[in-house]
Amino acid sequence: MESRYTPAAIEQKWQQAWADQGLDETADQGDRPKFYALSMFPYPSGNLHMGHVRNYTITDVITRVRRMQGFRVLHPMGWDAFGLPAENAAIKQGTHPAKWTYQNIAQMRSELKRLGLSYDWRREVATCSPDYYRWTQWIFLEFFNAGLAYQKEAAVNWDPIDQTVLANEQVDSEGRAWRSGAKVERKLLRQWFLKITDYAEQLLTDLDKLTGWPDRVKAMQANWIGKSVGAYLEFPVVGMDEKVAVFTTRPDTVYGVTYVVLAPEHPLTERVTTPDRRETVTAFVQEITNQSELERTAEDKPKRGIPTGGKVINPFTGQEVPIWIADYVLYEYGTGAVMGVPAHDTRDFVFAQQNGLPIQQVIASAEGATGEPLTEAYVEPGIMVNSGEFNSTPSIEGKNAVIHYAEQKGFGKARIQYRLRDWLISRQRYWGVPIPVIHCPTCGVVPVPASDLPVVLPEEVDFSGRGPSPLSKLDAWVNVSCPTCGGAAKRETDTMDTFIDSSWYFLRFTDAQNEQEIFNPAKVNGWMPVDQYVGGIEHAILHLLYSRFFTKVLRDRGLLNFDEPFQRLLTQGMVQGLTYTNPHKSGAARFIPSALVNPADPKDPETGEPLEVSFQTMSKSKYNGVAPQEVIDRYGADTARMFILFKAPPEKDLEWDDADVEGQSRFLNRVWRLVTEFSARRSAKTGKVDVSQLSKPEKELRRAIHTAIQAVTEDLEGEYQFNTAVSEMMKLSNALADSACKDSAVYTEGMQTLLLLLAPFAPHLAEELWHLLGGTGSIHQQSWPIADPKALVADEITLVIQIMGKTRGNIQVPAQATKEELERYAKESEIAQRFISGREIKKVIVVPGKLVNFVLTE
RNA sequence: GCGGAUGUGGCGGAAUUGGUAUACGCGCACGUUUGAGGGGCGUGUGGCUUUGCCUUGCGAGUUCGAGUCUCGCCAUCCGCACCA
Repeated sequence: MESRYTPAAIEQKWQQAWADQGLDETADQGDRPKFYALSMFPYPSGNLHMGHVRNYTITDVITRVRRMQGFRVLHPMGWDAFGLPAENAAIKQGTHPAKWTYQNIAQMRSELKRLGLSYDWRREVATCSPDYYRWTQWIFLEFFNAGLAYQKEAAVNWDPIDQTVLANEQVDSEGRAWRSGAKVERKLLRQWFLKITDYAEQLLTDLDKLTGWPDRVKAMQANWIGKSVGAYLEFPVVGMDEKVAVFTTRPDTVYGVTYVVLAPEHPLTERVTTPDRRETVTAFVQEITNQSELERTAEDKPKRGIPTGGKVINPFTGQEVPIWIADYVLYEYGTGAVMGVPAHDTRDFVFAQQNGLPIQQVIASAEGATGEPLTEAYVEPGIMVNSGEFNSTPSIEGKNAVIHYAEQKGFGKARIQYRLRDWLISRQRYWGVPIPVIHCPTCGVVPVPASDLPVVLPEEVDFSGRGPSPLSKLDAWVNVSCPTCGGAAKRETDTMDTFIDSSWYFLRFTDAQNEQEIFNPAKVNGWMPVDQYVGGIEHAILHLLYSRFFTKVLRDRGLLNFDEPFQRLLTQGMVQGLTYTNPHKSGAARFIPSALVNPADPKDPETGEPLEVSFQTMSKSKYNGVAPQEVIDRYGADTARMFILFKAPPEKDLEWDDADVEGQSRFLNRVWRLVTEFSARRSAKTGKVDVSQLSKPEKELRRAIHTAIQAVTEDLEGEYQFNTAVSEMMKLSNALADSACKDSAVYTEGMQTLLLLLAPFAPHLAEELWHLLGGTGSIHQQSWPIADPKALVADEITLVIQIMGKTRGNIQVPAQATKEELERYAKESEIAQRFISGREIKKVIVVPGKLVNFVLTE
């Protein structure tokens, strides 16, 4: 009696059984080689979305395959649980951030479990738990002791109404605060930084070691680090004992300097300004510094600048040139000042033209200077002219020659400049890791002794959302005695950027329950690096760069013995949903929920206007999301997993399509019927396959079986191609359904193979059917099948016949035919005869196993 | 502007790395099963001016042979961007 496929019952049953057996728990030691598979852990925002499902399914398949292949696989899960949304929920709804967060974690954990993901839950971590953030604080102290954590004044976005610092993302393009709507001010505050710039060069050069990372991600990181090689040059200020220092990548153009420009906030600005210019300059500086960074760096904005009245001497020429200030010079980059060479820099050219500054050509193209005035900047390499003793030097060589000259004369030197800036980690927020530091009036900044960790986040705080950080208002918590001198002191009330929490969580998973130390050295060095990391492209820069930085610092502190945390990285594409938009409307009203739309005739339910249909990244505001729980309710987790893997290659965006989900469900139902019908028949031989006694259909089926093994295995090694792996299983399923030898032992082999290949993808269905076929133990503890090379060899092959490179047909020939025989078969074939007739064969190309190509005379 | 990718049927996408382009699936069409079905089974499905010809964004090249290699364009997407 054949039963129906009921995913809900099967999935629940096996999830319970696996949990009871501890099937997914990983041993820290053993003879088998290790494999660490990791998905980027989620922020517990409330519910799982399809992006999570995709991410975790990919890693789960990798985990299950590697286990069957004999690896000891670490596959953990945790929660990136500190952050703003929890605090905002507290402000809005009055729920404590901890309560809100832990509720969400419980909800999302149960949703994860429904997907049948094989996590070792004993290793679960939440970054907001004192057991975890105690070690985050400990790491901070490591950085502090290494001189890599320091305080400095920094310009921040200050909301004057809410009295708080805001992240750049919380300020809109008009420079207004997201919640209060107040115009954000630039304010200098004392903030904590991590010295990531000390590691700029290593973070850049070690990108070459990351052979398993996408080029795109590596390029983005290199870009972000932004290394420039050039020169540091000093221009003495006329009439003062001061110098304007600049950084340039074009020292070869230094004879063409016709002005220098300071950033408005440059400390020299005030001193070099002449009395007659003071008023104008002050007003200009005021105006510029009040602009937010966003306004200031806005696109298409004309460059604005004014002269200060001051002058510098170009030490190369002895010429005096004016000092300007302008908004396009950034104080944060380089020296905060630039030399203006309008003839050979497009930006300088525009600025000089606007402001009537002279343009002096010092690089000529290979043909030489024309003598004509330039109509645009000449930025190509060329020959140095009007450059004193460097005349006729090629500009590329000139760079070093000029630097060498400057070094000898003492007004400059070679310099490498990075765009990367130190990492500002202070947050004036409650829901984060307290920075473990005490400010003492006598001893200064005193780190909290490691033995006093964790500095626990107090629970009773004010969440009005107004005024300074909730922590700074808690006198009982703030006032402490100094650990060094015992005098009255105050705690640091800032918390850390949550990116710190996620910069080391992958290390903690290797020893999550250790209460004595951050991790056991043998365990962390044994498991790390992560063999396969999977997550969204949105973390291409920050999270991945910070994690690399942490790894290198901890290595230098003697805590780790590897350089890079993530061996291979897979950046999975977004999940997109069917999106209905009304082009006549704007804003949120533009998106129409699909529940209100007839797919056959998409019209706006209110106005009747025709709608545009597209696929866009799923989001609440677009009403195009599909809830994972609903899909599981309807089709089961196995179908959801199969669909998401089959629909698109993992790194590409995936268009969610209900019809394709149906198709996937059909496939699993087909497998179900195939196996249950076979099992009900019971006439099939189950013994070992005798390969010497196979009939032709048996040989063919066996070839299909082993071709599938080989293809699926290849798709799961090297580049992951889950989509084609699934299609290979479909082919095998089709071959079994069409087979003419359903009572043969080969057929039984085929059934078992199909289930083994399917096990990592549809773990519940495979387990159920495995047991139905009389399998012992869990299918997930079986060995991954290995293709028999002999089974792959066919008796006959299809030989393609080409005439002049054009395919004209094919014939069946014995597989073991020699080159000469192949040529003879081809020549004698009806196809070749027809096309060759009467013409002369100039050349014959024989590719064994593939084709014969006849080249004829014209 | 700099950097990274992508371009193949009505759609999602394959192609053993230079050897039968369009596997697998969706959709569609026809047939069939059934009392009925968003079900099962079967067949077909790149285009055209169909003895055959054309087709992997466009144009050249290398080769017996190019989706794949080389060069030049075009288009789209993403990241960074007044970085000196």
